[in-house]
Amino acid sequence: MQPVRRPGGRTARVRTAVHEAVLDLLREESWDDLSIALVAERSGVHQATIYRRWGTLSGLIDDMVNEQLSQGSPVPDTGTLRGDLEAYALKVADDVASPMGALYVRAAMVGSRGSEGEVYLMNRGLRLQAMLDRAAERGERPPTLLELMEVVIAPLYYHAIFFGRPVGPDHARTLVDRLLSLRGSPG
Amino acid sequence: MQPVRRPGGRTARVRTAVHEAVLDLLREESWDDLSIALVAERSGVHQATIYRRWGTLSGLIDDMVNEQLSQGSPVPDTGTLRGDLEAYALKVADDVASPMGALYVRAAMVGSRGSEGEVYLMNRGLRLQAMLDRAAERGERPPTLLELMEVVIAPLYYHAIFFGRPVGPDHARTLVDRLLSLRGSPG
DNA sequence: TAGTTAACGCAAACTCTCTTGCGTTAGCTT
DNA sequence: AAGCTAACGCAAGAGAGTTTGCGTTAACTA
Repeated sequence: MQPVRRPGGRTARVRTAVHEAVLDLLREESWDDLSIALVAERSGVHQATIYRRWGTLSGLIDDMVNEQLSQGSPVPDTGTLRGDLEAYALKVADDVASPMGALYVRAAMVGSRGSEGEVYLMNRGLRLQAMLDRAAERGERPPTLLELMEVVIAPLYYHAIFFGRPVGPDHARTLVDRLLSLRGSPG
Repeated sequence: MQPVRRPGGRTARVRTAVHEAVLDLLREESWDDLSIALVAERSGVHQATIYRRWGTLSGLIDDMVNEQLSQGSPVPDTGTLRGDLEAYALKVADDVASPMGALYVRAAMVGSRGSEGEVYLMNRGLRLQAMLDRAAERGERPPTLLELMEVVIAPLYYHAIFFGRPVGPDHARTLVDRLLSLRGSPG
């Protein structure tokens, strides 16, 4: 007989308090200084509670990433391929600059997350593919999903990681232009 | 009066032993399990020595990254733009799959390294720019440095981080093709 | 080659992270 | 509304991580 879980009320409050404390601290302190002790102090949740629920900092961060991913932010549907791509590029550029974006990249790097991350990646891939399919049905000539990831998304991440700042809206549009001109001028 | 440093002989041996132990461990253990105690045991260097010289794991990793970066691996010079780009892309694809590559990305993310990292990035940028300039002098029509980074290098990193595996030689060449076709067919 | 002392090995002491038992609070069920 | 117990707070204790003093080794200098 498994114990009956109680996800509501207090438990949920504790969880969001801890999550927000982590994001707060990442905005102020360096990554190395982040510790469970600090998170406990900032959130007002006792250390023992954090250790019992998440075990380690990595476990806590995995939980945050998985929650964020499970939100399943919708893919844009503006009516035109260019509109969809630009909206999506701007959103990614924004996301990757946030502390959550850094957490996401780190989680991908250490690779200790469970299968949820991969499930999410597949789901997001499917949604993006659907976005491209809609364009094809309208008679546009969309790129492949791989091209979208390589030509637009990868540079967005690269800038954020190595240049320490996200790309601006103009540059994001430049990336979309580049993607759309891959096939040459549309017939 | 500052103490006279002794970088040679034993000190250098200890340093390389510790560095190699870290790379060894990263090939086997997960990132989270890495600890100074493990590094000491594997390298045969006493814990106290590691603490005295590097202080923390992050400090040690910064030292490794900085040493690697200061090596200044030469940029290819094959005689043709395509040859240079393909050679460079293959090398980056290889590097990014190694433990050192992961350390490098992590160091860039945590951003705690000193100015050496930025100095290196500038130096590498200058060398790559020189590579592109050579092509221009030969009458070829090279891309800009930014285009090279975005179209070729960024996807290489993206694949390694999010797909968990580096791109193969064929795909690396595809990226170079894409870069070279940016300007349309050369006149 | 001999002297000086930086760098290392060792071990004890110390600090902090993490675990665990127990009493209290508050979801969830009936 | 009352009972049951998951989830939390608290504090003591175990354990791992880090520091420090001292003797030894071995670079560097003269």
